[in-house]
Amino acid sequence: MLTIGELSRATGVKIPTIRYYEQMGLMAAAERSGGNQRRYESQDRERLSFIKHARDLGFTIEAIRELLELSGHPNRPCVDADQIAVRQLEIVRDKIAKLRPLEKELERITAHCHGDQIKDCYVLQSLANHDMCESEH
Amino acid sequence: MLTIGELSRATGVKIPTIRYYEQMGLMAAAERSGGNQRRYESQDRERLSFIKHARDLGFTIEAIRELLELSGHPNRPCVDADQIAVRQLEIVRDKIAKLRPLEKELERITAHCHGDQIKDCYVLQSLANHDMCESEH
DNA sequence: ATAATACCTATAGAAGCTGGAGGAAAAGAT
DNA sequence: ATCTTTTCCTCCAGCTTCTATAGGTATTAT
Ligand SMILES: [Zn+2]
Ligand SMILES: [Zn+2]
Ligand SMILES: [Zn+2]
Ligand SMILES: [Zn+2]
Repeated sequence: MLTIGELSRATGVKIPTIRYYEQMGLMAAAERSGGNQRRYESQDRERLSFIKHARDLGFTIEAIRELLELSGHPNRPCVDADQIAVRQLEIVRDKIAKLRPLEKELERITAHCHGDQIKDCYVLQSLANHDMCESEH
Repeated sequence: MLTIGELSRATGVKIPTIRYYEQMGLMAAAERSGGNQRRYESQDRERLSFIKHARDLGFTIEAIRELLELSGHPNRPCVDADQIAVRQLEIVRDKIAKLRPLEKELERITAHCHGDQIKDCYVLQSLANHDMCESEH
């Protein structure tokens, strides 16, 4: 039996976050000690580790909820789980694809200013004028 | 004189967002018509375009507030503005650097599952086991 | 004059936590 | 057994940047 603090140290998930996951229904309501404190078992630790790992990979709470639901049906086909992962890969690729043009524009903007007076600042002029940009964004 | 709807169409910023920027102090409180409706002039449109462009490049409201403040002092050196842009470039690069390992892991995870039963699903096993990952994240 | 459109304020919700207040329980020291 | 410290409890507010109602008023077009 683990206290919430021990579970927190074991998984790297902060205590208020564990309570939040319980409130969101990702973690079942924990058993309680006589004095109303949460007590966990190793299955809880595994479930929370799964959640943390999925969160670290950027899955939303909703996606994780579905993945956990699917885990409970060992004999069903896994296409739904696979599809959620594919979708997450697309989301990550999409974020990168949106950040790269920003990186390019910011490189241009920061590289061109000679650090003179505000009224001649290339940074401020670029922000005022999207026409100076090389890409849409 | 522009109504808030016209300003919205001219800049691509939604009406509630314009009101929100006023509340946050990014836009000055607009003049009002006899019937208490906001009226804008072309300087307001330029300021809002600046804000939108900076937001599109990922600058935070706080950073934009500072950039706008600096714009008001044409004869001062622009190093502070330049520094804010450099910082933003770092933030964008940092985000990309954090997303790339996620992309790699998700590529591996999605490529390896044969779509059989849940109990053998490589996606779910990978999420349960960070040891299967090739990178930290 | 009437109808349609655009505007107003105030408030809540989204996503995923994080931190604080005020108080109770558990654990270690004496 | 008592004292002190640490850990835990619940409830609630705040972060960030909007976005979307709801209920009501102003402006414009016919
Ligand atoms: Zn400059
Ligand atoms: Zn641009
Ligand atoms: Zn699978
Ligand atoms: Zn991993």
